[in-house]
Amino acid sequence: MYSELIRLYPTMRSLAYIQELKQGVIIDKILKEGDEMPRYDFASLEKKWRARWKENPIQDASAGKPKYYCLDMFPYPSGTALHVGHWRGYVLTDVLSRHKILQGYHVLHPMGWDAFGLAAENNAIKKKIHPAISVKENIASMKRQLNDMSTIYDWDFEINTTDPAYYKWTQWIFARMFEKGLAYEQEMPLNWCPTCKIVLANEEAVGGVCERCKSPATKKNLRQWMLKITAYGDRLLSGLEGLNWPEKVKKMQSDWIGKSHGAKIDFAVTDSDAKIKAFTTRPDTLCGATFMVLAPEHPLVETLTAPSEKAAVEAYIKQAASRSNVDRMADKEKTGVFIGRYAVNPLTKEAMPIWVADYVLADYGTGAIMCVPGHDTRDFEFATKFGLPILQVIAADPSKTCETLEEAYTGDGVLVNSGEFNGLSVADGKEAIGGYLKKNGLGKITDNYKLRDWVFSRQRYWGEPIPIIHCEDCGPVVVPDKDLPVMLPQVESYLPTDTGESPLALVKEWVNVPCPTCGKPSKRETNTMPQWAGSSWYFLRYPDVNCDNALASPEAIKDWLPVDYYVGGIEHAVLHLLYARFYTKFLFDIGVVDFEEPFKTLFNIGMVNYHGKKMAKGEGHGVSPDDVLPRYGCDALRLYEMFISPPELDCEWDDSGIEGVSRFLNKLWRIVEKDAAGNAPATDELVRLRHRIIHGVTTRLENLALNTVVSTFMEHTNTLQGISQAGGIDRETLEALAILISPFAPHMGEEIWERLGHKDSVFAQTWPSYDPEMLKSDTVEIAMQMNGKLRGNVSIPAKASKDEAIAAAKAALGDKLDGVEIVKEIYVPGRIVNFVVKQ
RNA sequence: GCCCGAGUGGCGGAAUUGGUAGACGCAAGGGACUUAAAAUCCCUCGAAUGCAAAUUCGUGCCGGUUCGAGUCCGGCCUCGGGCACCA
Repeated sequence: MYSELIRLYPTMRSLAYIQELKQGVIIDKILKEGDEMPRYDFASLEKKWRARWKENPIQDASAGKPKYYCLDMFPYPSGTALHVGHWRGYVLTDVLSRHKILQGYHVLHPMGWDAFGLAAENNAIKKKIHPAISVKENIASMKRQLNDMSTIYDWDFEINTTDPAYYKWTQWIFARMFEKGLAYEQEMPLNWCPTCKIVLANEEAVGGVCERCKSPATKKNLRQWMLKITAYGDRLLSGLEGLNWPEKVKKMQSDWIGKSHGAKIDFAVTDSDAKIKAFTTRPDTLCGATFMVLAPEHPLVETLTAPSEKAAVEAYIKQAASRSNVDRMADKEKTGVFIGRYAVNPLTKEAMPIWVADYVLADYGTGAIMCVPGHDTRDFEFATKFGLPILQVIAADPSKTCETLEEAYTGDGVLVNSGEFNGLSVADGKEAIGGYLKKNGLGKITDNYKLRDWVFSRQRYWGEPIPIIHCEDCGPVVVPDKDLPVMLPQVESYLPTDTGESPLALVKEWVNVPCPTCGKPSKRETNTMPQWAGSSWYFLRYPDVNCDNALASPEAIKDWLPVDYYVGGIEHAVLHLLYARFYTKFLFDIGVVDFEEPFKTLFNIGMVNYHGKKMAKGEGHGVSPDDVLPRYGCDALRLYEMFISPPELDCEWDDSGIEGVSRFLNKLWRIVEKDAAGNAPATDELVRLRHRIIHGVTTRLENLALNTVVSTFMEHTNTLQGISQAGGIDRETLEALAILISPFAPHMGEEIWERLGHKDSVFAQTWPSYDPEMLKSDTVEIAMQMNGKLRGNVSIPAKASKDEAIAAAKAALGDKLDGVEIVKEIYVPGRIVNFVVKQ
């Protein structure tokens, strides 16, 4: 009995009160009220419809339907549960997918697991459960949650990046890149904790301190696999143009690629054969270059440093290396040392002292710069501090060249103090000096990119093995396709090793294999791939997850790709989206796909904050849908996720906000309970209202103003409630409502549809259309203004002419117009009459 | 420092893109029903003045364009996010 009550009154706050009730009288009363005041019984209806959908999926894949591929970024199962912040994106694509189904599309809306990587491994280490097992557990738990939300993911299209049948193709792509020369080995400095003796990811070395033991991190040079993403820099940039993506994401990507045009100049070094190459975007200022600076890591520092300066330079380099990049960059005061050698300015032939300073970055440009203190702020600071000559070579007004500059002049102007180039504009000077350098073999005109090649190996266990075998004679040899996948061996200990090698290096029977080319005893590559490897191409696999002779069949790729609609958080604006684009372009080049851009439309879903802070997985700062669903139900949570704020903006989760949508659902439910079985006439008022509802919901849904779609439902339901109580709601209006609400509240939609006597699913229906004529009314309320100030409203016929409208307004304003002179009359049809008057 | 966003009631937000600012909802207060609670329904809810009708002010700040500005332009301020000694 009590459980029956609780079922009927799920939002009742004082369940304890019911349980305490002793007298049958009161219980009878509650039940009687229950009859008068029916509530939407979401718990049993969710159960009913979920079972029904399982038996008869809402989508039939009948031929000829246009295809639509809608995708959210797949989660990584590093924790056991998703929070309501995750749901926002999942609900969004679910709503859009259901809407597309109702528009007659065949929709692919799949889900999968990005399950390799550091987060999953660290989670496993923390819980002392092997990652293979903890990942499996986490996936099961998240999958259960997704089903509780009645999302329409088709689990026949599930992906798991840790499945050998999947990572076979992750390795296959790497093998192709290796063959094309896009994968290569290089020594790279990595974060290293000398205490824990492990390689640290940037995330684990924030502030230059090891996350585990808090001791300062250092650098350690290790051989790494690199991917030559820079070879695609230009295409990654130009490909952005045609994309239907938020402008800010395109901007972030193009900034990240950071193409700039300039000159790479060779500077001769006195008493040496060495040349220092330096890139500059300002070759026009070359005559003002008075010194050079090398990054501490620059290879020429060691060979060029004069014996007298060796000690000081070495000390400086050591100090620079011991500090994290972040610290080095945070310096307000510039530091550096002179290495005791000079380069030669190719134009002025003046000697340029060579310095080493850590404000120059080793991995941008050539790691060396020519310094023009007169026209570069940082060079100016450096020159001022160390007393280096500052020369003006650009002047806004050539007649006003001063002896000493107060600060670097970075504006436009003409060249001065530049010999034969004097008088040229900055733009012409770039051209002329660039041309001179090229002609005389002193340098070349070139583009430079901020984009760097991608460090593609990890010294960790939980990732795809890199399919390479190292042979003493043949060098690195790619594993033949027939031997893919290279299985990740099962191991007891998966902790990082103290040599900086991957734990796989300890698995001797796995490491030692014959060379595929010559048969000589060789060793497998023991580094694994980064988590990005699996997530850079997963969207290609979804349409054909069981394909075993290709990453997906050409037919499936042709049918479904590229992705029509892609949803993900702004935090992926650069890395994930750039890597996925790079992979796609590469696969286009080798003929696997016939398009270059993977995602036609991108939508950035905003973050959900809680008490002003980002909801975070591991830290227990979040709201679990598991706590919300039993109390309010799936339909209410779905609606609230959409109602809370415009989907592209960050928002704040409000625990009581969901009350509003829950009340709305109950209100709609009471109307249905009362009118579904009846046959109320479709009055003119109801017909017009129906068209207005369809119009409001449809246009707002298409504009992705989903929060206002929910408002529209609420607003009109309030009106319908009044009409229902006065007479009743006609069948056709209720049917339209059932279809319109079904993408948002699918259980409610189906139940209304069934109560109206239908045997088929609401999702087998067609999205209703509206007649624009029916949106118009006979009369219209317009505002009356005098000099732009509101002076009242008047109702006029909708078809009224300007003269009629003005006459009506004059009559309505009456004596307010006495004694004033009307200078001008303005009429905005259907909106406003404004009299410009003189008192 | 640079590049993006965003500033509207106690709160989340709306405003057909230059045309009645505050839709819809939350929270709050009052009332009806009830022995009571829950649910439901009704009313109030930007500020000031006023018995009232009404009037004035009000979309971060200052100015401008316009019959009319939350919306457009110029100059600031604040808060987010991103990049960061990028040559």
